[in-house]
Amino acid sequence: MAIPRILVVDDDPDMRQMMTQFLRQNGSIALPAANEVEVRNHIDGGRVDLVLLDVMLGDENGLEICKRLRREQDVPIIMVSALSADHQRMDGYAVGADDYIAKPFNPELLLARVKAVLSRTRRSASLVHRRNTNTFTFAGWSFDAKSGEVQSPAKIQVALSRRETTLLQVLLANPHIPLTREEIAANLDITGEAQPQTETTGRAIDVLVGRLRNKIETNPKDPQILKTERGVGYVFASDVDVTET
Amino acid sequence: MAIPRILVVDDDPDMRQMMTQFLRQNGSIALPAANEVEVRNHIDGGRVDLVLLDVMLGDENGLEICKRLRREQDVPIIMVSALSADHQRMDGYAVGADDYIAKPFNPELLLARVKAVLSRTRRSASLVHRRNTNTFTFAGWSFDAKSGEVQSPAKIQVALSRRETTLLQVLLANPHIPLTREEIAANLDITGEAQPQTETTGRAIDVLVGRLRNKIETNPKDPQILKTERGVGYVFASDVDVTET
DNA sequence: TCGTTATGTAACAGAATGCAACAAAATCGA
DNA sequence: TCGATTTTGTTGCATTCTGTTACATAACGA
Repeated sequence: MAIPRILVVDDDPDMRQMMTQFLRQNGSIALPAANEVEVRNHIDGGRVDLVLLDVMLGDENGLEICKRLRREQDVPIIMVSALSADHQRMDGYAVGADDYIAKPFNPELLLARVKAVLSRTRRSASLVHRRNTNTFTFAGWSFDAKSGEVQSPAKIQVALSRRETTLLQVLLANPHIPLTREEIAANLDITGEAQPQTETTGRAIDVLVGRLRNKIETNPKDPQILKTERGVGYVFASDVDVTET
Repeated sequence: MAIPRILVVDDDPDMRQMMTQFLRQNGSIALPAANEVEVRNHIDGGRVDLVLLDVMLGDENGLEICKRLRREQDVPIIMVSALSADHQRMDGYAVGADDYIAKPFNPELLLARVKAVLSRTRRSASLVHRRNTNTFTFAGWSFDAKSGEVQSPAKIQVALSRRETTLLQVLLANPHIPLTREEIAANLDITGEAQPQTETTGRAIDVLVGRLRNKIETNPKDPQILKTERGVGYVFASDVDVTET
Protein backbone atom coordinates (compact mmCIF):
# COMPACT_ATOMS: atom_id res chain seq x y z
CA MET A 1 0.00 0.00 0.00
CA ALA A 2 1.05 3.56 -0.52
CA ILE A 3 2.25 5.69 2.33
CA PRO A 4 -0.64 5.92 4.74
CA ARG A 5 -2.27 9.31 5.22
CA ILE A 6 -3.27 9.80 8.81
CA LEU A 7 -5.45 12.58 10.09
CA VAL A 8 -4.48 13.68 13.60
CA VAL A 9 -7.36 15.38 15.39
CA ASP A 10 -6.55 17.04 18.70
CA ASP A 11 -7.26 20.50 19.98
CA ASP A 12 -4.07 20.66 21.99
CA PRO A 13 -1.36 22.07 19.69
CA ASP A 14 1.45 20.38 21.61
CA MET A 15 -0.11 16.98 21.43
CA ARG A 16 -0.96 17.50 17.78
CA GLN A 17 2.59 18.52 17.04
CA MET A 18 4.04 15.60 18.93
CA MET A 19 1.86 13.03 17.25
CA THR A 20 2.19 14.33 13.72
CA GLN A 21 5.93 14.53 14.07
CA PHE A 22 6.18 11.04 15.44
CA LEU A 23 3.99 9.61 12.71
CA ARG A 24 5.98 11.38 10.04
CA GLN A 25 9.19 9.96 11.44
CA ASN A 26 7.65 6.56 11.07
CA GLY A 27 6.70 6.73 7.48
CA SER A 28 3.27 8.26 7.41
CA ILE A 29 1.80 11.40 6.01
CA ALA A 30 0.31 13.12 9.05
CA LEU A 31 -2.40 15.71 8.59
CA PRO A 32 -3.13 17.86 11.64
CA ALA A 33 -6.63 19.03 12.43
CA ALA A 34 -7.97 20.86 15.45
CA ASN A 35 -11.72 20.69 14.98
CA GLU A 36 -14.48 19.11 12.99
CA VAL A 37 -14.34 21.65 10.20
CA GLU A 38 -10.71 20.92 9.52
CA VAL A 39 -11.47 17.23 9.66
CA ARG A 40 -14.12 17.59 6.99
CA ASN A 41 -11.91 19.70 4.79
CA HIS A 42 -9.25 17.04 4.82
CA ILE A 43 -11.53 14.12 4.31
CA ASP A 44 -13.48 15.75 1.53
CA GLY A 45 -10.33 17.10 -0.04
CA GLY A 46 -8.32 13.95 -0.39
CA ARG A 47 -7.61 10.45 0.65
CA VAL A 48 -7.39 9.74 4.37
CA ASP A 49 -6.52 6.23 5.49
CA LEU A 50 -6.97 6.61 9.19
CA VAL A 51 -8.23 9.14 11.71
CA LEU A 52 -6.69 9.52 15.15
CA LEU A 53 -9.45 11.25 17.01
CA ASP A 54 -9.18 12.79 20.46
CA VAL A 55 -12.26 12.23 22.56
CA MET A 56 -12.05 15.64 24.22
CA LEU A 57 -12.02 18.40 21.68
CA GLY A 58 -12.66 21.46 23.75
CA ASP A 59 -16.26 22.37 23.15
CA GLU A 60 -16.83 19.70 20.54
CA ASN A 61 -17.37 16.08 21.32
CA GLY A 62 -15.09 13.55 19.72
CA LEU A 63 -17.59 10.79 20.13
CA GLU A 64 -20.17 12.74 18.18
CA ILE A 65 -17.70 13.46 15.43
CA CYS A 66 -16.79 9.82 15.33
CA LYS A 67 -20.39 8.81 15.04
CA ARG A 68 -21.01 11.24 12.22
CA LEU A 69 -17.90 10.22 10.37
CA ARG A 70 -18.85 6.62 10.67
CA ARG A 71 -22.28 7.26 9.31
CA GLU A 72 -21.09 9.15 6.29
CA GLN A 73 -17.67 7.82 5.49
CA ASP A 74 -15.93 4.55 5.83
CA VAL A 75 -12.65 5.71 7.23
CA PRO A 76 -10.97 3.78 10.04
CA ILE A 77 -10.92 5.62 13.34
CA ILE A 78 -8.79 5.22 16.44
CA MET A 79 -10.10 7.12 19.44
CA VAL A 80 -7.54 8.77 21.68
CA SER A 81 -8.36 9.84 25.18
CA ALA A 82 -6.96 10.85 28.51
CA LEU A 83 -9.72 8.86 30.11
CA SER A 84 -8.93 5.21 30.15
CA ALA A 85 -11.93 4.14 32.13
CA ASP A 86 -13.62 1.21 30.59
CA HIS A 87 -16.89 2.90 29.93
CA GLN A 88 -15.08 5.44 27.85
CA ARG A 89 -13.53 2.65 25.90
CA MET A 90 -16.89 1.08 25.41
CA ASP A 91 -18.29 4.40 24.29
CA GLY A 92 -15.55 4.55 21.73
CA TYR A 93 -16.43 1.19 20.31
CA ALA A 94 -20.10 2.01 20.54
CA VAL A 95 -19.78 4.93 18.17
CA GLY A 96 -17.89 2.78 15.74
CA ALA A 97 -14.22 3.34 16.44
CA ASP A 98 -11.88 0.61 15.25
CA ASP A 99 -9.65 0.88 18.24
CA TYR A 100 -9.09 2.89 21.35
CA ILE A 101 -5.92 4.15 22.98
CA ALA A 102 -5.52 5.97 26.27
CA LYS A 103 -3.28 8.97 26.87
CA PRO A 104 -0.56 9.04 27.84
CA PHE A 105 0.49 6.29 25.51
CA ASN A 106 3.70 4.69 24.50
CA PRO A 107 4.64 5.83 20.99
CA GLU A 108 5.40 2.23 20.11
CA LEU A 109 1.92 1.27 21.19
CA LEU A 110 0.37 3.97 19.07
CA LEU A 111 2.32 2.76 16.10
CA ALA A 112 1.31 -0.81 16.69
CA ARG A 113 -2.35 0.13 16.86
CA VAL A 114 -2.10 2.24 13.76
CA LYS A 115 -0.46 -0.56 11.84
CA ALA A 116 -2.95 -3.07 13.09
CA VAL A 117 -5.94 -1.01 12.07
CA LEU A 118 -4.41 -0.15 8.72
CA SER A 119 -3.63 -3.73 7.89
CA ARG A 120 -7.07 -4.78 9.01
CA THR A 121 -8.83 -2.28 6.82
CA ARG A 122 -6.44 -2.24 3.94
CA ARG A 123 -8.71 -4.35 1.84
CA SER A 124 -11.69 -2.10 2.07
CA ALA A 125 -9.49 0.97 1.91
CA SER A 126 -8.16 -0.13 -1.41
CA LEU A 127 -11.67 -0.15 -2.77
CA VAL A 128 -11.69 3.57 -3.06
CA HIS A 129 -15.22 4.18 -4.16
CA ARG A 130 -16.77 1.90 -1.68
CA ARG A 131 -19.27 4.55 -0.82
CA ASN A 132 -21.70 3.07 -3.29
CA THR A 133 -21.01 -0.54 -2.57
CA ASN A 134 -23.84 -1.51 -0.41
CA THR A 135 -24.41 -5.10 -1.26
CA PHE A 136 -23.06 -7.76 1.01
CA THR A 137 -22.89 -11.42 0.11
CA PHE A 138 -22.45 -14.32 2.47
CA ALA A 139 -23.12 -18.01 2.11
CA GLY A 140 -25.25 -17.49 -0.96
CA TRP A 141 -27.33 -14.77 0.62
CA SER A 142 -27.15 -11.17 -0.43
CA PHE A 143 -28.09 -8.10 1.52
CA ASP A 144 -28.72 -4.70 0.04
CA ALA A 145 -27.79 -2.27 2.76
CA LYS A 146 -29.76 0.48 1.12
CA SER A 147 -33.11 -1.14 0.66
CA GLY A 148 -32.54 -3.41 3.64
CA GLU A 149 -33.70 -6.37 1.65
CA VAL A 150 -32.28 -9.82 1.74
CA GLN A 151 -32.23 -12.33 -1.06
CA SER A 152 -31.99 -15.99 -0.22
CA PRO A 153 -29.76 -18.41 -2.10
CA ALA A 154 -32.90 -19.44 -3.95
CA LYS A 155 -33.31 -15.82 -5.07
CA ILE A 156 -36.32 -15.25 -2.92
CA GLN A 157 -36.76 -11.81 -1.46
CA VAL A 158 -37.08 -11.61 2.28
CA ALA A 159 -38.11 -8.44 4.04
CA LEU A 160 -36.41 -7.56 7.29
CA SER A 161 -37.84 -5.26 9.87
CA ARG A 162 -35.90 -2.14 10.78
CA ARG A 163 -34.44 -3.69 13.88
CA GLU A 164 -33.45 -6.80 12.05
CA THR A 165 -31.86 -4.75 9.32
CA THR A 166 -29.80 -2.81 11.82
CA LEU A 167 -28.73 -5.96 13.55
CA LEU A 168 -27.60 -7.46 10.29
CA GLN A 169 -25.63 -4.33 9.50
CA VAL A 170 -23.89 -4.48 12.85
CA LEU A 171 -23.06 -8.12 12.31
CA LEU A 172 -21.80 -7.51 8.80
CA ALA A 173 -19.55 -4.79 10.15
CA ASN A 174 -18.02 -7.24 12.60
CA PRO A 175 -17.89 -10.61 10.95
CA HIS A 176 -15.96 -13.53 12.36
CA ILE A 177 -15.54 -12.05 15.82
CA PRO A 178 -17.86 -12.77 18.73
CA LEU A 179 -19.95 -9.85 19.89
CA THR A 180 -21.42 -9.65 23.35
CA ARG A 181 -25.04 -8.74 23.79
CA GLU A 182 -23.93 -5.45 25.25
CA GLU A 183 -21.83 -4.63 22.22
CA ILE A 184 -24.64 -5.51 19.91
CA ALA A 185 -27.12 -3.47 21.89
CA ALA A 186 -24.83 -0.48 21.93
CA ASN A 187 -24.34 -0.64 18.21
CA LEU A 188 -28.00 -1.16 17.51
CA ASP A 189 -28.88 2.32 18.63
CA ILE A 190 -27.33 4.11 15.71
CA THR A 191 -30.37 6.20 15.16
CA GLY A 192 -30.78 8.48 18.10
CA GLU A 193 -28.20 10.38 20.05
CA ALA A 194 -26.04 8.99 22.80
CA GLN A 195 -28.29 6.49 24.45
CA PRO A 196 -28.10 5.84 28.18
CA GLN A 197 -26.12 2.62 28.17
CA THR A 198 -28.56 -0.08 27.22
CA GLU A 199 -28.90 -1.97 30.44
CA THR A 200 -28.76 -5.66 30.86
CA THR A 201 -32.51 -5.51 31.03
CA GLY A 202 -34.27 -8.16 29.12
CA ARG A 203 -33.50 -10.68 26.49
CA ALA A 204 -34.24 -8.39 23.60
CA ILE A 205 -31.07 -9.28 21.76
CA ASP A 206 -31.69 -12.98 22.11
CA VAL A 207 -35.15 -12.67 20.69
CA LEU A 208 -34.01 -10.37 17.92
CA VAL A 209 -31.27 -12.79 16.97
CA GLY A 210 -33.83 -15.55 16.90
CA ARG A 211 -36.03 -13.55 14.57
CA LEU A 212 -33.20 -12.75 12.23
CA ARG A 213 -32.23 -16.38 12.22
CA ASN A 214 -35.69 -17.33 11.12
CA LYS A 215 -35.16 -15.20 8.05
CA ILE A 216 -31.57 -15.76 7.06
CA GLU A 217 -30.81 -19.26 8.21
CA THR A 218 -31.71 -22.18 6.01
CA ASN A 219 -32.36 -24.16 9.12
CA PRO A 220 -32.92 -21.79 12.05
CA LYS A 221 -32.70 -24.65 14.49
CA ASP A 222 -29.12 -25.31 13.47
CA PRO A 223 -27.63 -21.91 12.73
CA GLN A 224 -24.71 -21.86 10.32
CA ILE A 225 -24.31 -18.15 9.83
CA LEU A 226 -25.32 -16.50 13.06
CA LYS A 227 -23.92 -18.75 15.71
CA THR A 228 -24.15 -18.65 19.48
CA GLU A 229 -20.98 -18.36 21.49
CA ARG A 230 -22.17 -19.70 24.77
CA GLY A 231 -21.27 -17.47 27.69
CA VAL A 232 -20.14 -14.76 25.31
CA GLY A 233 -22.63 -13.71 22.72
CA TYR A 234 -23.03 -14.26 19.01
CA VAL A 235 -20.71 -14.59 16.02
CA PHE A 236 -21.64 -13.82 12.46
CA ALA A 237 -20.12 -15.75 9.59
CA SER A 238 -17.58 -17.49 11.77
CA ASP A 239 -16.75 -19.78 8.91
CA VAL A 240 -18.13 -18.28 5.77
CA ASP A 241 -16.81 -15.40 3.78
CA VAL A 242 -18.46 -12.03 3.65
CA THR A 243 -17.89 -10.05 0.49
CA GLU A 244 -18.87 -6.58 -0.40
CA THR A 245 -19.76 -5.47 -3.91
CA MET B 1 -11.45 -18.02 12.09
CA ALA B 2 -11.06 -20.56 14.72
CA ILE B 3 -9.25 -19.83 17.92
CA PRO B 4 -5.66 -18.99 17.05
CA ARG B 5 -3.04 -21.45 18.16
CA ILE B 6 0.12 -19.74 19.17
CA LEU B 7 3.41 -21.45 19.84
CA VAL B 8 5.41 -19.71 22.56
CA VAL B 9 9.10 -20.48 22.31
CA ASP B 10 11.29 -19.30 25.14
CA ASP B 11 13.82 -21.12 27.24
CA ASP B 12 13.03 -19.12 30.35
CA PRO B 13 10.21 -20.93 32.17
CA ASP B 14 8.96 -17.76 33.85
CA MET B 15 8.70 -15.85 30.64
CA ARG B 16 7.09 -18.82 28.93
CA GLN B 17 4.58 -19.14 31.72
CA MET B 18 3.79 -15.46 31.68
CA MET B 19 3.27 -15.29 27.96
CA THR B 20 1.20 -18.45 27.63
CA GLN B 21 -1.03 -17.41 30.46
CA PHE B 22 -1.52 -13.98 29.04
CA LEU B 23 -2.33 -15.29 25.59
CA ARG B 24 -4.78 -17.78 26.98
CA GLN B 25 -6.55 -15.06 28.87
CA ASN B 26 -6.91 -13.25 25.62
CA GLY B 27 -8.52 -15.96 23.64
CA SER B 28 -5.74 -18.03 22.19
CA ILE B 29 -4.57 -21.55 22.58
CA ALA B 30 -0.99 -21.14 23.77
CA LEU B 31 1.46 -23.97 23.29
CA PRO B 32 4.66 -23.66 25.28
CA ALA B 33 7.96 -24.86 23.87
CA ALA B 34 11.47 -24.53 25.24
CA ASN B 35 13.62 -25.64 22.34
CA GLU B 36 13.62 -26.53 18.70
CA VAL B 37 12.63 -30.13 19.25
CA GLU B 38 9.49 -29.12 21.06
CA VAL B 39 8.79 -26.59 18.36
CA ARG B 40 8.94 -29.24 15.70
CA ASN B 41 6.78 -31.61 17.67
CA HIS B 42 4.08 -29.01 17.91
CA ILE B 43 4.28 -27.84 14.35
CA ASP B 44 4.38 -31.33 12.94
CA GLY B 45 1.71 -32.51 15.31
CA GLY B 46 -0.96 -29.98 14.58
CA ARG B 47 -1.97 -26.62 13.33
CA VAL B 48 0.00 -23.62 14.55
CA ASP B 49 -1.12 -20.17 13.48
CA LEU B 50 1.73 -18.13 14.85
CA VAL B 51 5.09 -18.63 16.48
CA LEU B 52 6.43 -16.27 19.13
CA LEU B 53 10.12 -17.02 18.96
CA ASP B 54 12.71 -15.80 21.41
CA VAL B 55 15.95 -14.81 19.77
CA MET B 56 18.10 -16.10 22.61
CA LEU B 57 17.40 -19.71 23.32
CA GLY B 58 20.28 -20.71 25.56
CA ASP B 59 22.63 -22.63 23.34
CA GLU B 60 20.35 -22.60 20.34
CA ASN B 61 19.93 -19.66 18.07
CA GLY B 62 16.45 -18.34 17.53
CA LEU B 63 17.41 -16.73 14.27
CA GLU B 64 18.55 -20.04 12.88
CA ILE B 65 15.37 -21.71 13.98
CA CYS B 66 13.40 -18.94 12.40
CA LYS B 67 15.25 -19.33 9.16
CA ARG B 68 14.68 -23.06 9.09
CA LEU B 69 11.02 -22.75 9.95
CA ARG B 70 10.57 -20.22 7.22
CA ARG B 71 12.18 -22.45 4.68
CA GLU B 72 10.10 -25.48 5.52
CA GLN B 73 6.82 -24.20 6.83
CA ASP B 74 4.58 -21.35 6.06
CA VAL B 75 3.88 -20.26 9.58
CA PRO B 76 3.93 -16.60 10.66
CA ILE B 77 6.69 -15.76 13.12
CA ILE B 78 7.16 -12.90 15.56
CA MET B 79 10.66 -12.64 16.98
CA VAL B 80 10.99 -11.70 20.63
CA SER B 81 14.20 -10.39 22.09
CA ALA B 82 15.77 -8.62 24.99
CA LEU B 83 17.93 -6.79 22.52
CA SER B 84 16.13 -3.95 20.93
CA ALA B 85 19.05 -2.66 18.98
CA ASP B 86 18.18 -1.92 15.43
CA HIS B 87 20.54 -4.38 13.87
CA GLN B 88 18.83 -7.12 15.82
CA ARG B 89 15.54 -6.01 14.48
CA MET B 90 16.94 -6.02 11.02
CA ASP B 91 18.34 -9.49 11.56
CA GLY B 92 14.90 -10.61 12.57
CA TYR B 93 13.35 -9.36 9.37
CA ALA B 94 16.27 -10.71 7.37
CA VAL B 95 15.54 -14.26 8.44
CA GLY B 96 11.94 -13.86 7.49
CA ALA B 97 10.13 -12.89 10.67
CA ASP B 98 6.81 -11.14 10.20
CA ASP B 99 7.35 -8.81 13.08
CA TYR B 100 9.71 -8.08 15.88
CA ILE B 101 9.11 -7.13 19.49
CA ALA B 102 11.62 -6.17 22.16
CA LYS B 103 11.61 -7.36 25.74
CA PRO B 104 10.44 -6.11 28.08
CA PHE B 105 7.23 -5.40 26.26
CA ASN B 106 3.84 -4.12 27.19
CA PRO B 107 1.35 -6.99 27.11
CA GLU B 108 -1.03 -4.78 25.17
CA LEU B 109 1.65 -4.27 22.60
CA LEU B 110 2.25 -7.95 22.27
CA LEU B 111 -1.43 -8.51 21.73
CA ALA B 112 -1.60 -5.80 19.12
CA ARG B 113 1.28 -7.32 17.19
CA VAL B 114 -0.16 -10.78 17.42
CA LYS B 115 -3.51 -9.61 16.16
CA ALA B 116 -1.93 -7.62 13.39
CA VAL B 117 0.11 -10.54 12.13
CA LEU B 118 -2.81 -12.92 12.44
CA SER B 119 -5.19 -10.67 10.58
CA ARG B 120 -2.57 -10.05 7.93
CA THR B 121 -1.94 -13.70 7.30
CA ARG B 122 -5.51 -14.76 7.66
CA ARG B 123 -6.39 -13.01 4.48
CA SER B 124 -3.57 -14.41 2.46
CA ALA B 125 -4.28 -17.80 3.85
CA SER B 126 -7.74 -17.60 2.42
CA LEU B 127 -6.43 -16.37 -0.89
CA VAL B 128 -3.71 -18.88 -1.30
CA HIS B 129 -4.10 -22.54 -0.75
CA ARG B 130 -6.25 -23.54 2.08
CA ARG B 131 -3.28 -24.81 3.96
CA ASN B 132 -4.98 -24.51 7.26
CA THR B 133 -7.68 -26.93 6.48
CA ASN B 134 -9.30 -27.83 9.67
CA THR B 135 -10.37 -31.37 9.28
CA PHE B 136 -8.67 -33.87 11.50
CA THR B 137 -8.85 -37.58 11.02
CA PHE B 138 -8.03 -40.26 13.55
CA ALA B 139 -8.95 -43.90 13.76
CA GLY B 140 -11.65 -43.55 11.17
CA TRP B 141 -13.21 -40.55 12.83
CA SER B 142 -13.12 -37.09 11.37
CA PHE B 143 -13.48 -33.79 13.11
CA ASP B 144 -14.29 -30.53 11.41
CA ALA B 145 -12.71 -27.91 13.62
CA LYS B 146 -14.88 -25.22 12.11
CA SER B 147 -18.30 -26.64 12.54
CA GLY B 148 -17.17 -28.59 15.57
CA GLU B 149 -18.84 -31.70 14.22
CA VAL B 150 -17.56 -35.19 14.41
CA GLN B 151 -18.25 -37.96 11.95
CA SER B 152 -18.00 -41.53 13.12
CA PRO B 153 -16.34 -44.28 11.09
CA ALA B 154 -19.86 -45.27 10.12
CA LYS B 155 -20.33 -41.77 8.69
CA ILE B 156 -22.76 -40.76 11.35
CA GLN B 157 -22.72 -37.15 12.47
CA VAL B 158 -22.21 -36.56 16.13
CA ALA B 159 -22.71 -33.14 17.68
CA LEU B 160 -20.31 -32.05 20.38
CA SER B 161 -21.08 -29.42 22.94
CA ARG B 162 -18.91 -26.33 23.11
CA ARG B 163 -16.85 -27.67 25.94
CA GLU B 164 -16.39 -31.01 24.30
CA THR B 165 -15.33 -29.35 21.09
CA THR B 166 -12.72 -27.30 22.87
CA LEU B 167 -11.42 -30.33 24.69
CA LEU B 168 -11.07 -32.21 21.45
CA GLN B 169 -9.21 -29.30 19.93
CA VAL B 170 -6.81 -29.23 22.82
CA LEU B 171 -6.26 -32.95 22.56
CA LEU B 172 -5.75 -32.81 18.81
CA ALA B 173 -3.18 -30.13 19.38
CA ASN B 174 -1.23 -32.41 21.65
CA PRO B 175 -1.63 -35.93 20.40
CA HIS B 176 0.45 -38.83 21.66
CA ILE B 177 1.69 -37.05 24.76
CA PRO B 178 0.01 -37.33 28.16
CA LEU B 179 -1.66 -34.17 29.39
CA THR B 180 -2.33 -33.51 33.04
CA ARG B 181 -5.73 -32.28 34.11
CA GLU B 182 -4.18 -28.94 34.92
CA GLU B 183 -2.75 -28.57 31.45
CA ILE B 184 -6.04 -29.46 29.90
CA ALA B 185 -7.92 -27.09 32.15
CA ALA B 186 -5.53 -24.26 31.41
CA ASN B 187 -5.98 -24.66 27.69
CA LEU B 188 -9.69 -25.12 28.04
CA ASP B 189 -10.28 -21.69 29.46
CA ILE B 190 -9.97 -19.77 26.30
CA THR B 191 -13.06 -17.76 26.91
CA GLY B 192 -11.23 -14.49 27.01
CA GLU B 193 -12.08 -13.50 30.53
CA ALA B 194 -9.40 -13.67 33.13
CA GLN B 195 -10.35 -16.82 34.90
CA PRO B 196 -9.27 -17.42 38.48
CA GLN B 197 -6.79 -20.17 37.79
CA THR B 198 -8.88 -23.28 37.51
CA GLU B 199 -8.28 -24.89 40.83
CA THR B 200 -7.91 -28.54 41.45
CA THR B 201 -11.39 -28.33 42.87
CA GLY B 202 -13.73 -30.68 41.23
CA ARG B 203 -13.53 -33.41 38.71
CA ALA B 204 -14.77 -31.35 35.83
CA ILE B 205 -12.10 -32.63 33.48
CA ASP B 206 -12.80 -36.24 34.35
CA VAL B 207 -16.46 -35.82 33.68
CA LEU B 208 -15.82 -33.90 30.50
CA VAL B 209 -13.48 -36.60 29.28
CA GLY B 210 -16.13 -39.17 30.04
CA ARG B 211 -18.66 -37.26 28.02
CA LEU B 212 -16.36 -36.91 25.08
CA ARG B 213 -15.59 -40.61 25.26
CA ASN B 214 -19.25 -41.39 25.02
CA LYS B 215 -19.28 -39.60 21.70
CA ILE B 216 -16.01 -40.52 20.04
CA GLU B 217 -15.22 -43.96 21.40
CA THR B 218 -16.73 -46.99 19.80
CA ASN B 219 -16.79 -48.59 23.20
CA PRO B 220 -16.60 -45.90 25.87
CA LYS B 221 -15.99 -48.50 28.53
CA ASP B 222 -12.76 -49.52 26.86
CA PRO B 223 -11.27 -46.32 25.43
CA GLN B 224 -8.97 -46.74 22.45
CA ILE B 225 -8.47 -43.13 21.49
CA LEU B 226 -8.69 -41.10 24.64
CA LYS B 227 -6.84 -43.17 27.17
CA THR B 228 -6.24 -42.65 30.84
CA GLU B 229 -2.71 -42.35 32.07
CA ARG B 230 -3.19 -43.28 35.66
CA GLY B 231 -1.62 -40.84 38.08
CA VAL B 232 -0.89 -38.45 35.25
CA GLY B 233 -3.85 -37.53 33.14
CA TYR B 234 -5.03 -38.43 29.67
CA VAL B 235 -3.43 -39.22 26.34
CA PHE B 236 -5.07 -38.72 23.01
CA ALA B 237 -4.31 -41.05 20.13
CA SER B 238 -1.44 -42.71 21.92
CA ASP B 239 -1.31 -45.36 19.26
CA VAL B 240 -3.31 -44.12 16.33
CA ASP B 241 -2.39 -41.54 13.74
CA VAL B 242 -3.82 -38.09 13.58
CA THR B 243 -3.84 -36.47 10.18
CA GLU B 244 -4.89 -33.05 9.09
CA THR B 245 -6.43 -32.46 5.72
C1' DT C 1 -5.17 -60.00 50.46
C1' DC C 2 -6.34 -55.57 52.28
C1' DG C 3 -6.45 -50.80 52.54
C1' DT C 4 -5.62 -46.65 49.94
C1' DT C 5 -5.96 -43.85 46.07
C1' DA C 6 -7.40 -42.75 41.44
C1' DT C 7 -10.88 -42.91 38.08
C1' DG C 8 -15.69 -43.60 36.00
C1' DT C 9 -20.11 -41.96 36.05
C1' DA C 10 -24.96 -41.18 37.38
C1' DA C 11 -27.61 -37.80 39.45
C1' DC C 12 -28.21 -33.19 40.58
C1' DA C 13 -28.09 -28.11 40.41
C1' DG C 14 -27.37 -23.68 38.38
C1' DA C 15 -26.85 -21.00 34.45
C1' DA C 16 -27.36 -19.83 29.62
C1' DT C 17 -30.10 -19.97 25.68
C1' DG C 18 -34.24 -20.73 22.48
C1' DC C 19 -38.68 -19.52 21.85
C1' DA C 20 -43.75 -18.99 22.07
C1' DA C 21 -47.08 -16.01 23.80
C1' DC C 22 -48.28 -11.70 25.35
C1' DA C 23 -48.21 -6.67 25.68
C1' DA C 24 -46.68 -2.26 24.48
C1' DA C 25 -45.30 0.79 20.90
C1' DA C 26 -44.79 2.34 16.39
C1' DT C 27 -46.54 2.64 11.80
C1' DC C 28 -49.94 2.62 8.33
C1' DG C 29 -54.23 3.73 5.76
C1' DA C 30 -58.29 5.73 4.93
C1' DT D 1 -57.61 11.22 13.65
C1' DC D 2 -58.70 6.43 14.73
C1' DG D 3 -58.59 1.67 14.32
C1' DA D 4 -55.84 -2.02 12.07
C1' DT D 5 -51.46 -3.89 11.35
C1' DT D 6 -46.74 -4.51 12.14
C1' DT D 7 -42.87 -4.26 14.97
C1' DT D 8 -40.45 -4.87 19.19
C1' DG D 9 -39.56 -5.73 24.04
C1' DT D 10 -40.80 -8.77 28.14
C1' DT D 11 -41.81 -12.88 30.45
C1' DG D 12 -42.16 -17.61 31.56
C1' DC D 13 -41.00 -22.11 30.50
C1' DA D 14 -38.42 -25.85 28.14
C1' DT D 15 -34.04 -27.28 26.80
C1' DT D 16 -29.21 -27.60 26.76
C1' DC D 17 -24.88 -27.25 28.80
C1' DT D 18 -21.60 -27.83 32.44
C1' DG D 19 -19.54 -28.25 37.01
C1' DT D 20 -20.15 -30.70 41.61
C1' DT D 21 -21.00 -34.44 44.43
C1' DA D 22 -21.49 -39.06 45.90
C1' DC D 23 -20.73 -43.49 45.28
C1' DA D 24 -19.07 -47.61 42.69
C1' DT D 25 -14.99 -49.66 40.55
C1' DA D 26 -10.50 -50.34 39.30
C1' DA D 27 -5.63 -50.06 40.07
C1' DC D 28 -1.87 -50.03 43.03
C1' DG D 29 1.36 -50.82 46.94
C1' DA D 30 2.57 -53.21 51.02
